[in-house]
Amino acid sequence: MAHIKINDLTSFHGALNDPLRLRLLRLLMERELCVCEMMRVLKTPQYKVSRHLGVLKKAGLIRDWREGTWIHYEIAPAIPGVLKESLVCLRSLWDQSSVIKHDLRILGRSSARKPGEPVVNC
Amino acid sequence: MAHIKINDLTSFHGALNDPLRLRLLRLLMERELCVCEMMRVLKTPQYKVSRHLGVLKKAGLIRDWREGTWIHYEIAPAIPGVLKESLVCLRSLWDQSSVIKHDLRILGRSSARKPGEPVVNC
DNA sequence: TCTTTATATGCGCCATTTCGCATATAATAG
DNA sequence: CTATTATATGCGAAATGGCGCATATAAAGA
Repeated sequence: MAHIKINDLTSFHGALNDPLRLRLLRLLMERELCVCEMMRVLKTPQYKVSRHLGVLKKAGLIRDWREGTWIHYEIAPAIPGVLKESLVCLRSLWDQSSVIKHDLRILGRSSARKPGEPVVNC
Repeated sequence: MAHIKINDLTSFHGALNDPLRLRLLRLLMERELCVCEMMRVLKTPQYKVSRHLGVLKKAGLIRDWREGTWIHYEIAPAIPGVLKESLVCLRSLWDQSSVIKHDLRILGRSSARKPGEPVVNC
């Protein structure tokens, strides 16, 4: 069980301190997504999505990998247990927000590409 | 069950986005405290403690009342259930930090004045 | 190689936040 | 009324953070 530094806590709470980042993280708690999908769901310019994903990544909350020209993001599998539990708890809080609810509805309508399936649209 | 606006979420996470505020809030999760006690425990100038308590108060997380020249602070009793649960969850996370652990040890050594008891020191 | 698609980032600008000092306020004691 | 104790706050400077544009990078396709 590793120590957590007060700076890690600050960067954690800092990462959650922006509406767009909150929404991005919440989407990623549903499933792995590529940047262009998040752009579409949140109707947000590419440079914003990339920038804010960068902050979440730097805080260690998400990780990414490349597949062709796409970059996929997902919740970092290696985050400590206490942190994961906190996120699950916070999810219940966030889900009371109508903006978050709306985002999830839009995400639900957008089709998930299954692994190996050819890239269709973006 | 009231809706929570995305702005409330932002102000919540914003309130937690500062090391000193985190430490203050954590102390108040132990027990009601007056400003001068928090100054002593956290070894922090008065204006900083007051300012940051003001932010926590504005976010609706704590409330205060006067007793003589002292101002007491405590966790707001009226905060919504989901929020309270989130705080309890986050407490486990924060408590892994050695800074927080240290603060709590110092607080434990400082004597709590019981209600009605005369004010002794500060 | 040239183009297109997907994503990241350097940079300057503006808004927000924090700091530290000084001062204001409020209650109490003398 | 004056002094003291406890706390809050106005203000300017410094630091931080997000925005938007433009551009860089990287892979794939023609």
